[in-house]
Amino acid sequence: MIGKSASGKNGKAVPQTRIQKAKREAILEAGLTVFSEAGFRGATLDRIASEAGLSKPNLLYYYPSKEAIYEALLRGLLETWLDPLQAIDPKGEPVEELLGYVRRKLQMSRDFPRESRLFANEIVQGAPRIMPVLEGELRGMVDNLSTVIDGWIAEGRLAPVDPRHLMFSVWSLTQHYADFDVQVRAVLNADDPFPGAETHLDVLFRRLLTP
Amino acid sequence: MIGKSASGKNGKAVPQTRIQKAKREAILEAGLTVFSEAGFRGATLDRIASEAGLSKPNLLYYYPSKEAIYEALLRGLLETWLDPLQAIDPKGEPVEELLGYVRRKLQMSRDFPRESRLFANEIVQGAPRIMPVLEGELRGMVDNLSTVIDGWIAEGRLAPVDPRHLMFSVWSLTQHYADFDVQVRAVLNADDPFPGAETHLDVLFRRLLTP
DNA sequence: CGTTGATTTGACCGGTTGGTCAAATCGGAA
DNA sequence: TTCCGATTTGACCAACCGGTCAAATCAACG
Repeated sequence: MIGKSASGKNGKAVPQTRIQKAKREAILEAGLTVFSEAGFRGATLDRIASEAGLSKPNLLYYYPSKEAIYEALLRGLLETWLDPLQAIDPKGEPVEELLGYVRRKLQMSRDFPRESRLFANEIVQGAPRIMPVLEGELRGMVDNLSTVIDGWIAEGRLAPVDPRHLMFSVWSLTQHYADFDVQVRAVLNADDPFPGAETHLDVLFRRLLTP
Repeated sequence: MIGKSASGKNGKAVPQTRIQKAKREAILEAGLTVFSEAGFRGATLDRIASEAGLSKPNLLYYYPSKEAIYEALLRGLLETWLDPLQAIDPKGEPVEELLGYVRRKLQMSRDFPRESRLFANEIVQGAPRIMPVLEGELRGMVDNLSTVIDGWIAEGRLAPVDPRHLMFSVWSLTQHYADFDVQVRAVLNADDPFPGAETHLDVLFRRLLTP
């Protein structure tokens, strides 16, 4: 929060040596693993440090505190997480646009399960550190998309749905395969859930959204 | 794990005075609140004790360890959680039976959000303590229900769906309103989400399941 | 080689946490 | 009242955890 932040006094990025960049990345990578497995409180600096191949004081040389690592992680995460929403094209074919969004979100659950679980941990425990983002950016984006969807419905190109609950459905159905992975695999007998999930969600949303 | 377990040497319940029963219940109640807010590791005995109106040593007089409280909680929780599944009647009208299940699960999210969040915490973090139940009881019940559903589909009384992914859909869509409550409310501007959720899920599953 | 700043670490600290223990207190039966 | 087991608690402990610090090491450059 003090001098080490990402932008200098003139808005230009603070100079970062190659080694600094590599170490910070290793720390974030290790932090992602540990925080997503154990939550903020369950994670320990010792485990993050050892996972990153550093000593604890060395880790604290790059990030001033446990909080700082966690917050850096959340900040970077949110961009990735909100991206697929931005990619929805108001001028596209409604059903296909939304199905594409579902497919992208499901792929993120497959490819970045740790990120999904980190986010889940934060929200389940009351989102103490990202409430402002939820009420600000996220709500704004959902409000915008809701207008678009309501327009599509009015034009008869989409079956009538509550846009916000539709968003909740997309999020919960796709993220479930990352967040509840162990349960899914226990029920499925350890097969890869994703091929089945993709066809299932395709059917589900096509039936829901086709006028 | 030693003498204080629920069944004596002859299988009969160990005698419990009224005061023991009340105190243990108060501890579980407090534990549910604290564990669901903070996860296993984030919860502290001090907080549970104070929430239950006891001193810490007094709490440990009734349960021998933090683990013991948590496990007692999980054990009791799972019954409640699996009950609505049992209530599905293979002889009933398929679509209505499944919609009833969805409605019961959603009501549980509304009425017992702490239970849902405790469960979510446990699963997200890898289900270290209830894996056996997932692979045993839960999978067995899902296998049975899958047979029933496949039968319904073969009779043409239900649209073709993968029964297991259907289960995942019911769980994720309903539990989302408890587990991600803060996010839902942030997006909806703090209105009560449940009326809207009920009609939305009714439409969603009716469209998915009607042949 | 010597210097200088960046990097790394062992030792340490204060606070918290799960758990123990011996002693005090309570409450009901005789 | 006396007694006895059930209950309650203050004091305490060892382990852990986030974080500090001074000293050591490293790496690049002149």
